[in-house]
Amino acid sequence: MEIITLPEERRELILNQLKENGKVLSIELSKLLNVSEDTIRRDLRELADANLLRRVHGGAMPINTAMESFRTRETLMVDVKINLAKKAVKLIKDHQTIFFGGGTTNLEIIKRIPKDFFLTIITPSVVNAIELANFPRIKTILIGGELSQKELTATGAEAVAQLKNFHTDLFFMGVCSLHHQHGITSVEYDGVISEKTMVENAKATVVPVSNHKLETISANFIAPISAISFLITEEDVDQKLLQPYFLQGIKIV
Amino acid sequence: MEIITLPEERRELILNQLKENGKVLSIELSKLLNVSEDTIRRDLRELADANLLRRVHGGAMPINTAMESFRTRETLMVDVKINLAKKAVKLIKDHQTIFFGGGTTNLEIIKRIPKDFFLTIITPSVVNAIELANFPRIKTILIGGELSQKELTATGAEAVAQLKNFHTDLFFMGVCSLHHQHGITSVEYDGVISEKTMVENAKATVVPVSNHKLETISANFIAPISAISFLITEEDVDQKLLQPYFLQGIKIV
DNA sequence: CATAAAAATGCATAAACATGCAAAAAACAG
DNA sequence: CTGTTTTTTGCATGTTTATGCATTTTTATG
Repeated sequence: MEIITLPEERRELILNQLKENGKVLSIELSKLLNVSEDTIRRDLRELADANLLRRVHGGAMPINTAMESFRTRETLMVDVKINLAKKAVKLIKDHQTIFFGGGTTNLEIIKRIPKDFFLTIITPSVVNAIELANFPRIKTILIGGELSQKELTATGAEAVAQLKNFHTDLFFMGVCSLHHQHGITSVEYDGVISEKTMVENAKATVVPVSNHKLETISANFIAPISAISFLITEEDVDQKLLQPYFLQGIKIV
Repeated sequence: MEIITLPEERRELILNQLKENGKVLSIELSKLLNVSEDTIRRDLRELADANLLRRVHGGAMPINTAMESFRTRETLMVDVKINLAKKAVKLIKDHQTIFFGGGTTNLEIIKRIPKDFFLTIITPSVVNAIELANFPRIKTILIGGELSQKELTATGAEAVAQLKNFHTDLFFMGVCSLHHQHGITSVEYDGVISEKTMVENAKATVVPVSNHKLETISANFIAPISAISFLITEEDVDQKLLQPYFLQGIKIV
């Protein structure tokens, strides 16, 4: 652990931990930051007074802002998504240009981008955009269009037209179903054409997928399995299910 | 260590250190620059007064990032803004098409739109967009472009090009300075051209303005006073100041 | 209700800070 | 160049802040 000298720095790190993990424990922070639990508790008290977190017995939890409520709309699976995000973020290299689709997993990935990376990120998701505003070294291109109220993402012909102007190194696809025969499919109709466009215009497509989305099919076709470059899965995934993907040359993380 | 002779030179070096390391410690700077900690502290105080860094116990840290600064602005003058918003929202009629610029006052207006109105709203502000997602009867068109980290708004040529596609009934302008001679001006350079475009393409422009912004001038010209259709002011505004606006046929609320 | 963990409170200590002052350095006027 | 003024700097002083420890109170949980 890097040595923290400034109290303020420590408090910021607590907020980062909170953002990344969705919760913090006093005792763990104490060990992580090499200070007593009393100090941590005092920090938490201050941060709570400043309305930056919510104190709970044992640690602290995030405040429910409009945005956070979007994120925790499905509090289910949040741990899984965080783990997928931690793996996915490692595929990002400095100075790349990247598409980010919508979805909560992508938001978790963005939160974990190293603060010192210079990147250009193109996204139709307003939630992603707000998060990206915290990265001074990232240039964000917001894609416009008709707003999907459910996904908080720009959609429609206008969005597609704008996306076509960009060619990127990576595309992080939002949530979707995967099937070794029927390919990548999505529940949402809005945005499918946008996702197609991003697949076409990115050198590599990354798909983070939780176990229960593997080998399922949804209504709207996006792309064949072969379009995937990297598949991010959970640790305990059934290896047999992954065989067909592996055979098509997809890198599995 | 290179020998520093000019105090100003030393301050610049402090800022460089801050940029490089993300923090500076008084005691380390003292050793590095061969001056007493008192001198360093005086430097830090000056730099903080000039809004170039944030003093913390033990040293200094960079100024807050985007969302935080937006949040702190959100809490500034909140009562005034809410009152302006309450008046402004009455100008909205059912089934209109409306431009909304950035700024916290516009966010307050949006929150107060009657839930049963059918509207089409075009905005380059991601914060507005998120709020608008709560209105099932409002169709939101998000304007894309390069994201201004400070304003959380799409800017640049792309944003302007998209705005030109729309002609609306109303335009709610974001925060700006007003002067009866020098017209509407803004501190931010980003977004000025967007605002010009919206003024041109809206049948009516609404400007909510707090007392302390009346009869002030900022760097970037947006439009002459005559472009305003409705001026929303506080209750206790000096009526004499409003004379020139009134004489130009602007409706004052 | 009993027990253990977590939190609050009071206190002591050391570091960081503000303030006033005087010496040194720099800028300036004649 | 000389004397004056202003700025900069370091030091001594008292004050505030940060932190850990001991003690008491509260909370969680079986």
